[in-house]
Amino acid sequence: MQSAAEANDSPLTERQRDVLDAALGLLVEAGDALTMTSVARRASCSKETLYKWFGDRDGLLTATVQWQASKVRGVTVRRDGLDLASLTSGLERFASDWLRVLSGKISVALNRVAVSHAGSDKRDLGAIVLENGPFAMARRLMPLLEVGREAGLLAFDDTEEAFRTFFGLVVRDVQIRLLLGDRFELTDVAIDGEARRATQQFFALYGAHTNGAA
Amino acid sequence: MQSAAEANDSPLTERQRDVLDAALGLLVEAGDALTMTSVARRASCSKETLYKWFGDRDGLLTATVQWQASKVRGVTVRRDGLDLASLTSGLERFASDWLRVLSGKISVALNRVAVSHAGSDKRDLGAIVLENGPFAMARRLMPLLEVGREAGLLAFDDTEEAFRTFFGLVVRDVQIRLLLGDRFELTDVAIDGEARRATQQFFALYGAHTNGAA
DNA sequence: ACCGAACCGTAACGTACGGTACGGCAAATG
DNA sequence: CATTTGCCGTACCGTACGTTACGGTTCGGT
Repeated sequence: MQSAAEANDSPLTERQRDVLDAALGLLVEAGDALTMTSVARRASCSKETLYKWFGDRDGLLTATVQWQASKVRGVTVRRDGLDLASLTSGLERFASDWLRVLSGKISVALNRVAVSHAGSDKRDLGAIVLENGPFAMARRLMPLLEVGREAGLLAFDDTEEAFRTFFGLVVRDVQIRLLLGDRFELTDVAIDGEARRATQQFFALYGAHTNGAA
Repeated sequence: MQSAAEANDSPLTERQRDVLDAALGLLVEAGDALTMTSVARRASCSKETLYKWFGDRDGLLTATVQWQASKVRGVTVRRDGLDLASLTSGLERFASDWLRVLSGKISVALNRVAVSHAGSDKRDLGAIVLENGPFAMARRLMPLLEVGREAGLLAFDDTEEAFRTFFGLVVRDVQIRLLLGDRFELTDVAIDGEARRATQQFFALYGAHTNGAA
Protein backbone atom coordinates (compact mmCIF):
# COMPACT_ATOMS: atom_id res chain seq x y z
CA MET A 1 0.00 0.00 0.00
CA GLN A 2 2.85 2.39 -0.72
CA SER A 3 0.87 5.08 -2.49
CA ALA A 4 1.83 8.60 -3.41
CA ALA A 5 0.92 9.66 0.09
CA GLU A 6 4.10 8.26 1.56
CA ALA A 7 6.47 9.46 -1.13
CA ASN A 8 5.47 13.05 -0.59
CA ASP A 9 8.37 14.30 -2.63
CA SER A 10 7.01 12.85 -5.84
CA PRO A 11 6.12 15.60 -8.31
CA LEU A 12 2.44 16.28 -8.53
CA THR A 13 0.63 15.99 -11.82
CA GLU A 14 -1.47 18.85 -13.13
CA ARG A 15 -4.62 16.99 -12.22
CA GLN A 16 -3.41 16.31 -8.70
CA ARG A 17 -2.59 19.97 -8.25
CA ASP A 18 -6.11 20.86 -9.37
CA VAL A 19 -7.51 18.45 -6.83
CA LEU A 20 -5.40 19.97 -4.09
CA ASP A 21 -6.50 23.45 -5.10
CA ALA A 22 -10.09 22.32 -4.76
CA ALA A 23 -9.30 20.89 -1.34
CA LEU A 24 -7.62 24.16 -0.40
CA GLY A 25 -10.65 26.18 -1.37
CA LEU A 26 -12.89 23.86 0.55
CA LEU A 27 -10.59 24.10 3.55
CA VAL A 28 -10.89 27.86 3.49
CA GLU A 29 -14.67 27.74 3.20
CA ALA A 30 -15.57 24.84 5.43
CA GLY A 31 -12.55 24.52 7.66
CA ASP A 32 -12.24 21.19 9.34
CA ALA A 33 -15.67 20.19 8.05
CA LEU A 34 -13.82 19.19 4.92
CA THR A 35 -15.08 15.74 3.86
CA MET A 36 -13.67 13.36 1.30
CA THR A 37 -17.00 13.42 -0.52
CA SER A 38 -17.00 17.20 -0.75
CA VAL A 39 -13.46 17.25 -2.14
CA ALA A 40 -14.33 14.61 -4.71
CA ARG A 41 -17.40 16.53 -5.78
CA ARG A 42 -15.61 19.88 -5.90
CA ALA A 43 -12.68 18.47 -7.85
CA SER A 44 -14.89 16.28 -10.07
CA CYS A 45 -12.93 13.22 -9.21
CA SER A 46 -13.77 9.95 -7.56
CA LYS A 47 -13.12 9.15 -3.97
CA GLU A 48 -11.27 6.06 -5.11
CA THR A 49 -8.78 8.31 -6.86
CA LEU A 50 -8.37 10.43 -3.74
CA TYR A 51 -7.51 7.36 -1.73
CA LYS A 52 -5.20 6.02 -4.40
CA TRP A 53 -3.30 9.30 -4.60
CA PHE A 54 -3.21 10.42 -1.01
CA GLY A 55 -3.74 7.30 1.04
CA ASP A 56 -6.30 8.59 3.48
CA ARG A 57 -7.90 11.78 4.71
CA ASP A 58 -4.86 12.75 6.69
CA GLY A 59 -2.67 12.28 3.64
CA LEU A 60 -4.94 14.53 1.65
CA LEU A 61 -4.78 17.23 4.30
CA THR A 62 -1.01 16.93 4.50
CA ALA A 63 -0.63 17.12 0.74
CA THR A 64 -2.92 20.14 0.66
CA VAL A 65 -0.93 21.98 3.29
CA GLN A 66 2.35 21.15 1.57
CA TRP A 67 0.95 22.22 -1.77
CA GLN A 68 0.03 25.61 -0.39
CA ALA A 69 3.40 25.86 1.34
CA SER A 70 5.19 25.19 -1.92
CA LYS A 71 3.36 28.13 -3.47
CA VAL A 72 4.47 30.67 -0.90
CA ARG A 73 8.17 30.07 -1.35
CA GLY A 74 10.23 32.56 -3.25
CA VAL A 75 9.79 35.81 -1.33
CA THR A 76 13.53 36.05 -1.13
CA VAL A 77 15.29 38.97 0.46
CA ARG A 78 18.09 40.67 -1.37
CA ARG A 79 20.98 41.38 0.89
CA ASP A 80 22.97 43.48 -1.55
CA GLY A 81 22.07 46.77 0.05
CA LEU A 82 24.05 47.52 3.17
CA ASP A 83 22.98 51.03 4.00
CA LEU A 84 20.38 52.00 6.54
CA ALA A 85 17.72 52.91 4.01
CA SER A 86 17.75 49.58 2.21
CA LEU A 87 17.87 47.63 5.46
CA THR A 88 14.90 49.60 6.70
CA SER A 89 12.93 49.07 3.53
CA GLY A 90 13.90 45.40 3.54
CA LEU A 91 12.55 44.95 7.05
CA GLU A 92 9.45 46.91 6.23
CA ARG A 93 8.73 44.87 3.12
CA PHE A 94 9.34 41.73 5.10
CA ALA A 95 6.93 42.73 7.85
CA SER A 96 4.38 43.90 5.34
CA ASP A 97 4.47 40.69 3.30
CA TRP A 98 4.35 38.65 6.45
CA LEU A 99 1.31 40.41 7.82
CA ARG A 100 -0.42 40.17 4.48
CA VAL A 101 0.09 36.42 4.29
CA LEU A 102 -0.74 35.96 7.95
CA SER A 103 -4.08 37.73 7.73
CA GLY A 104 -5.14 36.01 4.52
CA LYS A 105 -8.00 33.57 4.57
CA ILE A 106 -5.80 30.72 3.39
CA SER A 107 -3.25 31.20 6.12
CA VAL A 108 -5.93 31.42 8.78
CA ALA A 109 -7.62 28.28 7.50
CA LEU A 110 -4.35 26.36 7.31
CA ASN A 111 -3.25 27.41 10.76
CA ARG A 112 -6.67 26.49 12.11
CA VAL A 113 -6.59 22.96 10.79
CA ALA A 114 -2.97 22.53 11.83
CA VAL A 115 -3.72 23.67 15.37
CA SER A 116 -6.71 21.36 15.50
CA HIS A 117 -4.63 18.33 14.59
CA ALA A 118 -1.58 19.30 16.61
CA GLY A 119 -2.18 16.89 19.45
CA SER A 120 -2.77 13.98 17.15
CA ASP A 121 -0.22 11.22 16.77
CA LYS A 122 -0.71 10.98 13.03
CA ARG A 123 1.09 12.98 10.39
CA ASP A 124 1.82 16.28 12.04
CA LEU A 125 0.33 19.17 10.13
CA GLY A 126 1.51 21.49 12.89
CA ALA A 127 5.13 20.72 12.09
CA ILE A 128 4.55 21.49 8.41
CA VAL A 129 2.87 24.81 9.09
CA LEU A 130 5.51 25.65 11.67
CA GLU A 131 8.25 24.81 9.20
CA ASN A 132 6.73 26.89 6.42
CA GLY A 133 5.52 29.63 8.73
CA PRO A 134 7.54 31.05 11.62
CA PHE A 135 10.61 28.90 10.90
CA ALA A 136 10.69 29.84 7.24
CA MET A 137 10.36 33.48 8.23
CA ALA A 138 13.29 33.05 10.60
CA ARG A 139 15.46 31.39 7.97
CA ARG A 140 14.86 34.23 5.57
CA LEU A 141 15.09 37.11 7.99
CA MET A 142 17.99 36.11 10.19
CA PRO A 143 20.58 36.40 7.40
CA LEU A 144 19.33 39.89 6.70
CA LEU A 145 19.67 40.81 10.35
CA GLU A 146 23.21 39.49 10.44
CA VAL A 147 24.13 41.42 7.35
CA GLY A 148 22.78 44.50 9.07
CA ARG A 149 24.88 43.74 12.11
CA GLU A 150 28.05 43.24 10.05
CA ALA A 151 27.35 46.56 8.39
CA GLY A 152 27.30 48.18 11.81
CA LEU A 153 23.61 49.06 11.60
CA LEU A 154 22.30 46.61 14.16
CA ALA A 155 23.60 45.41 17.48
CA PHE A 156 22.59 42.13 19.11
CA ASP A 157 24.18 39.04 20.50
CA ASP A 158 21.66 36.33 19.68
CA THR A 159 20.29 36.46 16.16
CA GLU A 160 17.34 34.22 16.96
CA GLU A 161 16.53 36.39 19.94
CA ALA A 162 16.50 39.47 17.73
CA PHE A 163 14.33 37.72 15.17
CA ARG A 164 11.80 36.64 17.74
CA THR A 165 11.52 40.17 19.01
CA PHE A 166 10.92 41.38 15.49
CA PHE A 167 8.28 38.67 15.13
CA GLY A 168 6.56 39.89 18.27
CA LEU A 169 6.65 43.52 17.18
CA VAL A 170 5.18 42.64 13.80
CA VAL A 171 2.57 40.04 14.66
CA ARG A 172 1.60 41.14 18.18
CA ASP A 173 -1.90 39.79 18.88
CA VAL A 174 -3.04 39.77 15.27
CA GLN A 175 -2.63 36.07 14.56
CA ILE A 176 -4.16 34.68 17.72
CA ARG A 177 -7.12 37.02 17.37
CA LEU A 178 -7.66 35.95 13.77
CA LEU A 179 -7.38 32.28 14.71
CA LEU A 180 -9.89 32.74 17.51
CA GLY A 181 -12.36 34.22 15.07
CA ASP A 182 -12.12 37.88 16.00
CA ARG A 183 -13.47 39.98 13.16
CA PHE A 184 -10.47 42.00 12.17
CA GLU A 185 -10.07 44.75 9.65
CA LEU A 186 -6.58 44.95 8.22
CA THR A 187 -6.45 47.09 5.14
CA ASP A 188 -3.34 47.25 3.01
CA VAL A 189 -2.47 50.72 4.23
CA ALA A 190 -2.93 49.60 7.82
CA ILE A 191 -0.57 46.70 7.17
CA ASP A 192 2.04 49.03 5.73
CA GLY A 193 1.68 51.26 8.76
CA GLU A 194 2.12 48.31 11.09
CA ALA A 195 5.22 47.26 9.17
CA ARG A 196 6.71 50.74 9.48
CA ARG A 197 5.95 50.92 13.18
CA ALA A 198 7.40 47.48 13.87
CA THR A 199 10.56 48.28 11.92
CA GLN A 200 10.99 51.60 13.69
CA GLN A 201 10.52 49.99 17.08
CA PHE A 202 12.95 47.24 16.15
CA PHE A 203 15.58 49.83 15.29
CA ALA A 204 14.89 51.57 18.58
CA LEU A 205 15.68 48.31 20.36
CA TYR A 206 18.47 46.89 18.21
CA GLY A 207 19.79 49.81 16.23
CA ALA A 208 23.53 50.27 16.67
CA HIS A 209 23.19 54.02 17.14
CA THR A 210 21.03 53.73 20.23
CA ASN A 211 21.71 51.17 22.92
CA GLY A 212 23.43 47.96 21.96
CA ALA A 213 22.24 45.92 24.92
CA ALA A 214 19.19 43.76 24.28
CA MET B 1 -35.83 22.88 26.81
CA GLN B 2 -34.37 25.79 28.75
CA SER B 3 -31.62 23.91 30.53
CA ALA B 4 -28.67 25.20 32.49
CA ALA B 5 -26.79 25.51 29.22
CA GLU B 6 -28.68 28.63 28.22
CA ALA B 7 -28.69 30.36 31.57
CA ASN B 8 -24.94 30.24 31.81
CA ASP B 9 -24.93 32.62 34.76
CA SER B 10 -26.63 30.11 37.03
CA PRO B 11 -24.31 29.07 39.83
CA LEU B 12 -22.81 25.64 39.36
CA THR B 13 -23.31 22.95 41.94
CA GLU B 14 -20.38 21.12 43.44
CA ARG B 15 -21.19 18.07 41.37
CA GLN B 16 -21.41 20.11 38.19
CA ARG B 17 -18.04 21.65 38.89
CA ASP B 18 -16.58 18.18 39.37
CA VAL B 19 -18.01 17.13 36.04
CA LEU B 20 -16.52 20.18 34.35
CA ASP B 21 -13.16 19.47 35.96
CA ALA B 22 -13.29 15.98 34.52
CA ALA B 23 -14.14 17.43 31.11
CA LEU B 24 -11.26 19.85 31.47
CA GLY B 25 -8.82 17.08 32.22
CA LEU B 26 -10.09 15.09 29.29
CA LEU B 27 -9.79 18.14 27.07
CA VAL B 28 -6.16 18.52 28.04
CA GLU B 29 -5.44 14.84 27.41
CA ALA B 30 -7.49 14.08 24.34
CA GLY B 31 -8.10 17.50 22.87
CA ASP B 32 -10.98 17.64 20.49
CA ALA B 33 -11.34 13.86 20.65
CA LEU B 34 -13.40 14.58 23.75
CA THR B 35 -16.60 12.50 23.55
CA MET B 36 -19.71 12.71 25.66
CA THR B 37 -19.26 9.06 26.62
CA SER B 38 -15.71 9.63 27.81
CA VAL B 39 -16.76 12.60 29.92
CA ALA B 40 -19.59 10.60 31.46
CA ARG B 41 -17.26 7.74 32.27
CA ARG B 42 -14.53 9.98 33.68
CA ALA B 43 -16.96 11.94 35.81
CA SER B 44 -18.94 8.86 36.81
CA CYS B 45 -22.16 10.38 35.64
CA SER B 46 -24.69 9.47 33.03
CA LYS B 47 -24.88 10.97 29.58
CA GLU B 48 -28.48 11.85 30.30
CA THR B 49 -27.31 14.09 33.11
CA LEU B 50 -24.78 15.76 30.86
CA TYR B 51 -27.47 16.60 28.36
CA LYS B 52 -29.86 17.76 31.04
CA TRP B 53 -27.25 20.07 32.55
CA PHE B 54 -25.46 21.38 29.48
CA GLY B 55 -27.90 20.90 26.62
CA ASP B 56 -25.56 19.42 24.06
CA ARG B 57 -21.92 18.80 23.38
CA ASP B 58 -21.30 22.40 22.48
CA GLY B 59 -22.90 23.55 25.69
CA LEU B 60 -20.64 21.23 27.65
CA LEU B 61 -17.56 22.62 25.90
CA THR B 62 -18.72 26.18 26.50
CA ALA B 63 -19.41 25.52 30.16
CA THR B 64 -16.00 23.88 30.51
CA VAL B 65 -14.20 26.83 28.97
CA GLN B 66 -16.14 29.29 31.10
CA TRP B 67 -15.47 27.23 34.19
CA GLN B 68 -11.75 27.36 33.58
CA ALA B 69 -11.98 31.07 32.79
CA SER B 70 -13.73 31.73 36.07
CA LYS B 71 -10.83 30.11 37.88
CA VAL B 72 -8.17 32.36 36.39
CA ARG B 73 -9.74 35.60 37.48
CA GLY B 74 -8.29 37.49 40.39
CA VAL B 75 -4.77 38.31 39.30
CA THR B 76 -5.50 41.94 39.97
CA VAL B 77 -2.88 44.60 39.60
CA ARG B 78 -2.35 47.06 42.38
CA ARG B 79 -1.96 50.55 41.11
CA ASP B 80 -0.97 52.16 44.37
CA GLY B 81 2.70 52.38 43.54
CA LEU B 82 3.58 55.21 41.21
CA ASP B 83 7.34 55.08 41.18
CA LEU B 84 9.45 53.47 38.49
CA ALA B 85 10.41 50.46 40.54
CA SER B 86 6.88 49.39 41.35
CA LEU B 87 5.71 49.99 37.80
CA THR B 88 8.57 47.89 36.53
CA SER B 89 7.90 45.08 38.94
CA GLY B 90 4.19 45.31 38.14
CA LEU B 91 4.84 44.88 34.45
CA GLU B 92 7.30 42.10 35.09
CA ARG B 93 4.90 40.21 37.29
CA PHE B 94 2.21 40.71 34.70
CA ALA B 95 4.34 39.37 31.89
CA SER B 96 5.54 36.50 34.02
CA ASP B 97 2.06 35.44 35.08
CA TRP B 98 0.82 35.77 31.55
CA LEU B 99 3.54 33.60 30.07
CA ARG B 100 3.03 31.03 32.79
CA VAL B 101 -0.69 30.74 32.05
CA LEU B 102 -0.13 30.85 28.31
CA SER B 103 2.33 27.98 28.27
CA GLY B 104 0.30 25.78 30.59
CA LYS B 105 -1.29 22.62 29.25
CA ILE B 106 -4.77 23.84 30.08
CA SER B 107 -4.38 27.09 28.21
CA VAL B 108 -2.93 25.33 25.19
CA ALA B 109 -5.76 22.80 25.17
CA LEU B 110 -8.42 25.46 25.55
CA ASN B 111 -6.98 27.65 22.84
CA ARG B 112 -6.71 24.61 20.58
CA VAL B 113 -10.35 23.68 20.88
CA ALA B 114 -11.42 27.30 20.58
CA VAL B 115 -9.41 27.74 17.41
CA SER B 116 -10.84 24.53 16.02
CA HIS B 117 -14.41 25.69 16.52
CA ALA B 118 -13.80 29.30 15.53
CA GLY B 119 -15.31 29.03 12.07
CA SER B 120 -18.41 27.33 13.35
CA ASP B 121 -21.73 29.12 13.54
CA LYS B 122 -22.59 27.62 16.89
CA ARG B 123 -21.75 28.99 20.29
CA ASP B 124 -18.45 30.72 19.79
CA LEU B 125 -15.77 29.34 22.02
CA GLY B 126 -13.29 31.62 20.32
CA ALA B 127 -15.08 34.68 21.65
CA ILE B 128 -15.00 33.29 25.16
CA VAL B 129 -11.30 32.50 25.05
CA LEU B 130 -10.61 35.83 23.43
CA GLU B 131 -12.62 37.59 26.11
CA ASN B 132 -10.86 35.81 28.95
CA GLY B 133 -7.48 35.80 27.23
CA PRO B 134 -6.03 38.77 25.35
CA PHE B 135 -8.98 41.06 26.10
CA ALA B 136 -8.90 40.32 29.81
CA MET B 137 -5.17 40.99 29.78
CA ALA B 138 -5.81 44.31 28.08
CA ARG B 139 -8.49 45.32 30.56
CA ARG B 140 -6.16 44.64 33.46
CA LEU B 141 -2.97 46.06 32.00
CA MET B 142 -4.18 49.22 30.29
CA PRO B 143 -5.16 50.95 33.54
CA LEU B 144 -1.70 50.26 34.86
CA LEU B 145 -0.13 51.74 31.76
CA GLU B 146 -2.25 54.85 32.08
CA VAL B 147 -1.33 55.26 35.70
CA GLY B 148 2.29 55.03 34.62
CA ARG B 149 1.69 57.70 32.00
CA GLU B 150 0.00 60.02 34.47
CA ALA B 151 2.95 59.55 36.78
CA GLY B 152 5.22 60.73 33.98
CA LEU B 153 6.93 57.37 33.65
CA LEU B 154 5.50 56.33 30.31
CA ALA B 155 4.75 58.22 27.12
CA PHE B 156 2.26 57.09 24.50
CA ASP B 157 -0.79 58.38 22.70
CA ASP B 158 -2.88 55.27 22.23
CA THR B 159 -3.16 53.04 25.28
CA GLU B 160 -4.36 50.05 23.28
CA GLU B 161 -1.48 50.49 20.89
CA ALA B 162 0.96 50.45 23.79
CA PHE B 163 -0.69 47.39 25.27
CA ARG B 164 -0.54 45.48 22.02
CA THR B 165 3.14 46.22 21.71
CA PHE B 166 3.69 44.93 25.22
CA PHE B 167 1.71 41.85 24.26
CA GLY B 168 3.95 41.29 21.25
CA LEU B 169 7.12 41.75 23.28
CA VAL B 170 5.94 39.29 25.90
CA VAL B 171 4.32 36.57 23.84
CA ARG B 172 6.36 36.81 20.62
CA ASP B 173 6.09 33.43 18.84
CA VAL B 174 5.60 31.38 21.98
CA GLN B 175 1.86 30.88 21.76
CA ILE B 176 1.59 30.01 18.08
CA ARG B 177 4.47 27.56 18.40
CA LEU B 178 2.82 25.88 21.36
CA LEU B 179 -0.51 25.71 19.56
CA LEU B 180 1.14 24.18 16.51
CA GLY B 181 2.63 21.45 18.68
CA ASP B 182 6.21 22.62 18.87
CA ARG B 183 7.91 20.99 21.82
CA PHE B 184 8.88 23.93 23.92
CA GLU B 185 10.85 24.16 27.12
CA LEU B 186 9.87 27.10 29.25
CA THR B 187 11.21 26.80 32.75
CA ASP B 188 10.12 29.19 35.44
CA VAL B 189 13.43 31.00 35.43
CA ALA B 190 13.25 31.34 31.64
CA ILE B 191 9.80 32.84 31.98
CA ASP B 192 11.03 35.35 34.52
CA GLY B 193 13.88 36.25 32.20
CA GLU B 194 11.47 36.75 29.34
CA ALA B 195 9.31 38.95 31.51
CA ARG B 196 12.28 41.10 32.48
CA ARG B 197 13.44 41.42 28.88
CA ALA B 198 9.97 42.33 27.63
CA THR B 199 9.53 44.94 30.34
CA GLN B 200 12.93 46.44 29.67
CA GLN B 201 12.25 46.61 25.96
CA PHE B 202 8.86 48.13 26.61
CA PHE B 203 10.46 50.86 28.67
CA ALA B 204 12.97 51.43 25.90
CA LEU B 205 10.08 52.05 23.53
CA TYR B 206 7.58 53.83 25.75
CA GLY B 207 9.59 55.11 28.69
CA ALA B 208 9.17 58.85 29.17
CA HIS B 209 12.89 59.37 29.72
CA THR B 210 13.86 58.11 26.25
CA ASN B 211 11.82 59.02 23.20
CA GLY B 212 8.16 59.86 23.61
CA ALA B 213 7.14 59.11 20.05
CA ALA B 214 5.77 55.61 19.45
C1' DA C 1 -9.53 -2.72 -33.68
C1' DC C 2 -8.17 -4.49 -29.23
C1' DC C 3 -6.26 -4.20 -24.47
C1' DG C 4 -5.30 -2.51 -20.21
C1' DA C 5 -4.68 1.30 -17.22
C1' DA C 6 -6.57 5.21 -15.15
C1' DC C 7 -10.40 7.40 -13.61
C1' DC C 8 -15.38 8.91 -12.77
C1' DG C 9 -19.76 8.30 -10.43
C1' DT C 10 -22.18 6.00 -7.15
C1' DA C 11 -23.59 2.60 -4.14
C1' DA C 12 -22.56 0.10 -0.14
C1' DC C 13 -20.21 -1.10 4.36
C1' DG C 14 -18.52 -0.35 9.06
C1' DT C 15 -18.11 2.36 12.73
C1' DA C 16 -17.91 6.09 15.85
C1' DC C 17 -20.42 9.26 18.19
C1' DG C 18 -24.18 12.61 19.38
C1' DG C 19 -28.41 12.21 21.34
C1' DT C 20 -32.52 9.56 23.63
C1' DA C 21 -35.05 6.12 26.37
C1' DC C 22 -35.54 3.24 30.19
C1' DG C 23 -34.88 0.49 34.33
C1' DG C 24 -33.05 0.70 38.94
C1' DC C 25 -31.49 2.94 43.16
C1' DA C 26 -30.69 6.16 46.79
C1' DA C 27 -31.87 10.25 49.10
C1' DA C 28 -34.93 13.72 50.06
C1' DT C 29 -39.91 14.98 51.04
C1' DG C 30 -44.50 14.34 53.07
C1' DC D 1 -43.95 4.15 54.76
C1' DA D 2 -45.29 5.97 50.16
C1' DT D 3 -43.91 9.11 46.69
C1' DT D 4 -41.35 12.01 44.16
C1' DT D 5 -36.87 13.56 42.46
C1' DG D 6 -32.41 13.14 40.69
C1' DC D 7 -29.11 10.53 38.91
C1' DC D 8 -26.37 6.32 37.35
C1' DG D 9 -25.61 2.67 34.03
C1' DT D 10 -26.59 0.90 29.79
C1' DA D 11 -28.76 -0.22 25.80
C1' DC D 12 -30.42 1.82 21.79
C1' DC D 13 -31.26 4.88 17.50
C1' DG D 14 -29.98 7.80 13.62
C1' DT D 15 -26.69 9.76 11.06
C1' DA D 16 -22.48 11.33 9.19
C1' DC D 17 -18.39 10.10 7.31
C1' DG D 18 -14.16 7.43 6.23
C1' DT D 19 -13.22 3.70 3.41
C1' DT D 20 -14.01 0.13 -0.04
C1' DA D 21 -16.07 -2.03 -4.13
C1' DC D 22 -17.79 -2.02 -8.68
C1' DG D 23 -19.74 -0.94 -13.22
C1' DG D 24 -19.00 2.20 -16.98
C1' DT D 25 -16.07 5.42 -19.75
C1' DT D 26 -12.04 7.55 -21.73
C1' DC D 27 -7.62 7.16 -23.70
C1' DG D 28 -2.90 5.96 -24.88
C1' DG D 29 -0.26 2.10 -26.69
C1' DT D 30 0.31 -1.77 -30.07
